[in-house]
Amino acid sequence: MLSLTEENYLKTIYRLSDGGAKAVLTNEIADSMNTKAASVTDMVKKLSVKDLISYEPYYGVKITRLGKNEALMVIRKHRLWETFLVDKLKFSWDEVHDVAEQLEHIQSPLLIEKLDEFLGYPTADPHGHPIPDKNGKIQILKQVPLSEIALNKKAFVRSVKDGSSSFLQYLSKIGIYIGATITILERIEFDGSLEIVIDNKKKVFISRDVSENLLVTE
Amino acid sequence: MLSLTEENYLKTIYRLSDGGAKAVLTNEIADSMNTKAASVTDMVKKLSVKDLISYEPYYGVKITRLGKNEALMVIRKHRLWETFLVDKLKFSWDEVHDVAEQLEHIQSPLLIEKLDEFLGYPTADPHGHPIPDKNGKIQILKQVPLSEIALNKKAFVRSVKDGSSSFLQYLSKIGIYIGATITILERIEFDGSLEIVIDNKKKVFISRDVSENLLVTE
DNA sequence: ATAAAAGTTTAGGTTAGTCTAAAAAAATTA
DNA sequence: TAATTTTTTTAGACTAACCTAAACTTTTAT
Repeated sequence: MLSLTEENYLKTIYRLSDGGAKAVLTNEIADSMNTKAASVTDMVKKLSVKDLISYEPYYGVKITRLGKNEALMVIRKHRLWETFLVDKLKFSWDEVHDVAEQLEHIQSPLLIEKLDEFLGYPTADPHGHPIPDKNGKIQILKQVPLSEIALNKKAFVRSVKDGSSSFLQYLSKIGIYIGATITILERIEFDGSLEIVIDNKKKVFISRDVSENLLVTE
Repeated sequence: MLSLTEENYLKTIYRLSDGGAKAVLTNEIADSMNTKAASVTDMVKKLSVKDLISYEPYYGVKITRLGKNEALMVIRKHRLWETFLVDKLKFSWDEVHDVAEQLEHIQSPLLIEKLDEFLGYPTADPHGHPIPDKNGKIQILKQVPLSEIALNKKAFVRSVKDGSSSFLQYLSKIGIYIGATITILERIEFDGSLEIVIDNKKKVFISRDVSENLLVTE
């Protein structure tokens, strides 16, 4: 069984490597975890012996299939707990992270099974991030333009079709960001513009063009 | 803030001292925690410096007001989590202890506040043990062993003295649970065993040992 | 009352995880 | 290509929590 620290390293390496795609450097890990490169080198050797990562001195680390699975299980637990905190205990988005960071290390497969069931087998956490299933499978959600979403349905902003900086600046100005939740309140027939609510808080109008360039998942 | 280990020591000392009433010896702590006397001595010095216990070499330790409060907060968390596991996640009695043992160390006052509210401010956990409130106050219930209850008097099962999972499994097998109503129909002189009726429905025989380990209120 | 037994503490060592400072390797620049 | 800078690793130390073995108190028994 992995220690809390080992789990945190794996989770970080998984994230920094874009899910295992690329190698990660010692200093990246150190910066990301607020620790020192020397400490990372030590841990990386340890994880390497356990075959959770492969490590070539001076060239960085790659996560193995085994390590990837462990990382996914920690992420699964984190996201299930976040869902619990928001949906059941009425935490707000910004309060959940630190607590979930602790809860994700509780060791009990039965607990996670039952929590998953209690929450109704959610596929995404409150930030819209997908929750890996018990086999580590992540449901790839089809991204569609916001314009195709039905009224009053929650949608999570995933990406933009047109990545021009003026568009991005406009989005951030009105409070839209990757991960934001959007619900369409009304479609204006006249010009296809939408009245939407962002993060259950802020109501704004956006044009049809904007809604066709925002890619979301349900 | 206390470490996980410090919390566990305090909890054990609180329990062994009957809630702070009497002093506890090094070896008692060591036995109870499956550790060695030398390790206990080390920790006891540490807790003493933090004014959580008072420690006189060779004469044992007494828990201070401060230490008692810390212990009560850990117990509060443990029992709230056990209640959550049984009431919400449908764990059975005997499955909850190890998980609650981990969950009790999560640090977040807000989490415990919200969990308490979510559970409807329970005053006792699924084993019938009282849950300290956020100020550390415990509601005192006058509990007596079932063996001391008169014939044909209704009694409510509140807790068990011996919480071993084999005992809990046995109880649930014969249909006894916290909150059950029990009436003694007959005392068998020969061995002190009892014929009882559970919830005015099911008649069973239980040994003297069992009746002495079942704590009830009238 | 004193010797043996029981219990407790001290001394010294281990492991996991961390750190700083110095050495070594790789990358960059002149 | 050689020198300098950056990055990484090694070396050596620290802390928390644990251990064993030896020394020291206290208790018990003869």
